[in-house]
Amino acid sequence: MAGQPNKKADADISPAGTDITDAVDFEIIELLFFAYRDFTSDPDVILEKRGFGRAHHRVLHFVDREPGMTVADLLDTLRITKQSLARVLKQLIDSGYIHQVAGPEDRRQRKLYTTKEGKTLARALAEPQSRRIAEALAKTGPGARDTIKRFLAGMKTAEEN
Amino acid sequence: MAGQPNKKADADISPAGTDITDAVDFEIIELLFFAYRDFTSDPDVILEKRGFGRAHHRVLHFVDREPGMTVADLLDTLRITKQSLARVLKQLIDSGYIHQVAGPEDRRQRKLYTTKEGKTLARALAEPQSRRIAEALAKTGPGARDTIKRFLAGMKTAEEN
DNA sequence: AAAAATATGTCAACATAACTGACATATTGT
DNA sequence: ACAATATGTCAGTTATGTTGACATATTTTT
Repeated sequence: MAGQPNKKADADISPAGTDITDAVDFEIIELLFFAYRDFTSDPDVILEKRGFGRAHHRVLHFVDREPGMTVADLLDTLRITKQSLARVLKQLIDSGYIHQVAGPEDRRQRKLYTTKEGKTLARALAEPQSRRIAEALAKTGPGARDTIKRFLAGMKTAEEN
Repeated sequence: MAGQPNKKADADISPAGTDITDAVDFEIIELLFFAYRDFTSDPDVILEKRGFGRAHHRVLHFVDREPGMTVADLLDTLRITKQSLARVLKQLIDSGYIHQVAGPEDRRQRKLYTTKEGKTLARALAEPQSRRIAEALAKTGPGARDTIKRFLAGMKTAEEN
């Protein structure tokens, strides 16, 4: 567990011109794993009470964040298949957390909105995650938020469009 | 420093003493989702060729990083059940990527090590992830790495021990 | 108007990776 | 001897993803 610039050092020391661009960043890879593991486990207690899983959480979150988004939008955001989405979306609709409205211009579309209950649940799920983030940012120091935002945005694969 | 106190501002503006500690950080929550979604998809191509999944990747990664760790250590790290681990671990052992050695002091233990092939695979899987991190850090600016490290460490639930 | 394309929904079968519960074996500690 | 521990394994279940095929309504193109 002792902090170490060992990996970089190893690469520099490597005999002759063996490997120069070596130095794999295992440290951040691992920190990301732990951070995300614990971050996603926060809402599990609340979800379980309602018989939902993380898939439901993700759908509810994005519909809540972008009211009126279509099924196609959601598929593109979550990167799952229509059939995978259908199951959890149907459950959320049947449970009264999300409702659909036919698109005003294109009536083939189903625009998605959270109901009042949906908004409440989305908020409740986000709360412990938000608290965790706030605490981590506070411990990191002032100005951290902007750096984190830029880093995380940079980790996302750029969209082609 | 000059981030955006928008959400905080909204909360401050809220009528009467409605919500003060409100301000849920949807923005970072979402950025984390996209960052992790794309980060974990990097090694998928390599894994698929060998008939492995992300579960195998995680096991291989940690055994490679901490040679000699026991099954119990691994269970604690991954936060999955013994039966879940057994399946993927067995496959990695049978495929010759990981080997076991009875503990020298406590012979009930199975100390885990990556084989030569295991090390090679672990490195190959980490490489695209490491590259993504390096690019994101470069875009974020100098000094970002330390801030990111501290933030991610702060996101992890503290261990009791 | 007819044909093609698009957005969504749905059926069926299957894969992966998690879960619970129970029990077996070898080894260590009391 | 007995209890506790570390690991392995059997059997069944659940959550969430997959592919492929096809139906329906609607919009766009020809």
